[in-house]
Amino acid sequence: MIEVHCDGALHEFSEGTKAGEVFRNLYGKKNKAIAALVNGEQKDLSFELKKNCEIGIITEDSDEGLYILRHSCAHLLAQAVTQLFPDAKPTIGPPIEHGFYYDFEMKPINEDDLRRIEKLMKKLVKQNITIQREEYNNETLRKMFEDNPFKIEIMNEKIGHDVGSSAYRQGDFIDLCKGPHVRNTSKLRWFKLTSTSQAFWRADSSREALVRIYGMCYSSKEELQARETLLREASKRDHRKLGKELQLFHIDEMVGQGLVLWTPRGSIVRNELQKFISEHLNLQGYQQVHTPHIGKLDLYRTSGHFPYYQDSQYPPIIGRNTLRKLSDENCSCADLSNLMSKGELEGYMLKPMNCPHHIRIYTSQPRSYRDLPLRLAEFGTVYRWEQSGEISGMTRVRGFTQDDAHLFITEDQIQQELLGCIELVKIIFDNLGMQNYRVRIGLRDLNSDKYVGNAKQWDKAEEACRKAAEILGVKFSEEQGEAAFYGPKIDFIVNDVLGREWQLGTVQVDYNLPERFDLTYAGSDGEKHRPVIIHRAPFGSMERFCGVLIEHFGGMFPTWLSPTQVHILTISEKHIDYANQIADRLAKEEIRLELDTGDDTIGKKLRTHRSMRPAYIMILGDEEQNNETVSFLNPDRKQTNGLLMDDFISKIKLEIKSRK
RNA sequence: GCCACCGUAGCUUAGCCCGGUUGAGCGGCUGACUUGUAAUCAGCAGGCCGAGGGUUCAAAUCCCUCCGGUGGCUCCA
Repeated sequence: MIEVHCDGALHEFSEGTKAGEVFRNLYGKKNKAIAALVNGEQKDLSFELKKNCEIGIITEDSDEGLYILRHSCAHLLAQAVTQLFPDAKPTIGPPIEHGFYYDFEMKPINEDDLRRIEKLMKKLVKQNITIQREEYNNETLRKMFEDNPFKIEIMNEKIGHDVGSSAYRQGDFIDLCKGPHVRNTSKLRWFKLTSTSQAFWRADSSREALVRIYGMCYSSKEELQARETLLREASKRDHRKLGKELQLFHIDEMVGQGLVLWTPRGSIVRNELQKFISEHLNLQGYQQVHTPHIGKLDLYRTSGHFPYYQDSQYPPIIGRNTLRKLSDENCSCADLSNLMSKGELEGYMLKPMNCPHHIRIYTSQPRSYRDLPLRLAEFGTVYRWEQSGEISGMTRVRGFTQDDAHLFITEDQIQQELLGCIELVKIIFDNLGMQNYRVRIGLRDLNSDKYVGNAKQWDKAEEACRKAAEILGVKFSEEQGEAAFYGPKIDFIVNDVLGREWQLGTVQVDYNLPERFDLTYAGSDGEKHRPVIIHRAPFGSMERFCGVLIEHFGGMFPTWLSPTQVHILTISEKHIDYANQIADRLAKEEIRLELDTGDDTIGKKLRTHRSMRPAYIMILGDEEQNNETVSFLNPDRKQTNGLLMDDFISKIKLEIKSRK
C-alpha cells in the first residue's frame, strides 16, 4: 500500500494504482478529471502511483485542464493532417488561449483542405482512439523520428517545451511529446479549425516556411458556442466596420494604403480628444509647437533615423537640382538607388519622427538650467513605410498623428517628469473608462551591447520608470530586452474587441539624441551640461487611439465626443416649424445636431437615426409643440418625456462640459 | 514582405465550381401618404463585375500579372 495525499486528506491505495482510479474513487465516476498533478508535476490519468505522493485533480474546465485538452486537440489535428497528407511533417503544436495551433512542413493548403481535415478529426473523435504514452530512451526516440528534421532539432535543443523521453501514440500517429494528454480522442469534441497561415520555423523568417493551422477548443459545447457568439459580437464593434457605417473615416485605395482620410464626423471626435489632451498639456506646463511634415536628409542622418530605419521609411524626396546634376553625370538607376540607400544625396524626407524638429527648436536658443524642463508638444504627423501585410484599418497605418512631446530635462528631473507622463495617461484613460490596459516597463537586455549610454545612467532611468509606475499605483510588468537601444521605456498596451493587443502610449528615456545633436544647457555652475530627452506619446497616435476608442464604445460615444449630439425627428409636417426653433436654440448653444423633417414614419426615422448612434434622439410632435417641451431618447435609450427646453440644455451642456 | 482567402451599384450581397450580353435588398431621386417610438406604398436612376493581359466563336465565371481588402506569420524608432 502507498499513502496518497489528496485535498488535504490521507488515503491508502495499492501500489500501481492509476491516478484516474484515485479520482474515481475519491470524487466518483462523474469527476471531470483530465490529468493529475502528482507531486507538483502534470501526469496522465493513466500514470501509475508507485510511491507515497501528493496528488491533485486537474479538471477539464480548469485553466490547466483546458491547456491539456487543447494540446491533445493539436495532436488530433496532426493525426488528421498526416493521414490526409502523408508528406506533411509535424513540427510543434502548442495549446494557446482559446485553442491551439500546429505547424507543418507541407504544401500550402486552402479552405477546402481545412474543412476536410476538420471532418477527419471529427471522425477520429468518434472512433474513440486511445491516446497512449510510451517511454523510450533518447537514442530510440531519435531513431523513431529520424525522418523529421524538426523533431530532431527539438530533441537537440529542447525547443519550446521540455521534450522529456516520451512519445504519445494514437492509432497510426505518434508524436514526440512530454504530455500529459487526454486518454482518448473521444474527449476532444468541442473544437473548430479557424484559419491557416504561414509561419516560420522557430519564428525566424530565414528558416523554413511552415503551414500553421489554428483551431479553437473547449471542454463543452456551451463554451465553444459562447466563444463563437463573442467573436460575432466583437466583429460588430470592429472599428473598420463602424468607421464606415458611422462615416468616421475613409481609407481610399487611390490615396494609398494605410493613409487615413478623416471625414467630418471622425474629425469631430479627433478634435474633441485633442482639445481634451491639450487642456491637460497646459496644466502640466507643456508648450505646443508646430513643425513641417518634411525635413532635410541631413537632419535624419544626424538623428540616426536614416539610414538605420531606412526600410521602414518612405524613400527620400530628391531635389530637382540634384536630379539634374546626377542626370548630367549619366547616373544610372542602379547608381541612384545605391546613393539613396547610402544617403549620399541631398534631399528631404517625410518625417518618421517629430523629435529631430523639436530638438532644433531646443537648439534655436541657448538654454540654461532655468529653462528646464522644457516640454515641447505637438500633434505631429509622421510617415512610416509599414509592411503591406501589416496595414489594418486605423490601428496600423503609414501616416499617423502622434500626440507627441519631447521633454528636455536634467538627469535629476527624470523621475518627476516620468510621473507626469504616466499621470496624464491615467487621467485620460480613467475619464474614457478604459480600464483594460496593461503597462509594460521595457528594460535593457543585460547580455546585449546594442545600447547607448552608461550602465549607471541606465540603472537610474530604469529605477525611475519603476518608481513612477509604483507611485501612481498602476500595475506593470517588467520585460528585459524590451527597451529601445537609447533608453528604457514605459508602454501602455490595450486589447481590442478581438483580444488583440495594441500598443498605444509610450514614454521613453533617451540618452542618444542629446548626444547626437550635442545638446547642452548652462548649469548653475556655469558649465555646459547634457540634457536628457523624454519622448512621450501617451496615446500613441490619434488614428490608433480613435480606432481602439470606436471599439471600446462600440460606436456609441459619450456626449462630448459624439459627432452629432442630438438628432431631432419630427412626427409630421405640422411640427417642422417647432423643430426648427428647437434646432436654432441648440445650435446657438454649440450643440452638434442633425434635423430630420423628412416624410418617413417616426418608426422609420428612429431606425435610421439610432443606427448613427447619436447621444440623444429628440422626437417632436403635438405633445411637445403644445406644451413647449422636448421628449427624447437618452444615451442609454431610455425615454424622457416633456422636459422644458432650458432644462434639456443645461443637462446636456453639463454633460459635455464634464466630459461624462 | 510571406501564406491562404476575398474584390459584382454608395452599402450588403446572388450569379463564379459547370463560360452564352449581371439579379436583389438597403440607400438615392420622384410621387402618393402626414404618420407617436427599430423598415408606408409605387415608380425611376444607378454596374465596361478592382485594373491589365491571356485562353475561347464567346469571360463576372478559366489562366497569369498588378492593385486593394481580410486572417495569420515576420516587423514595429
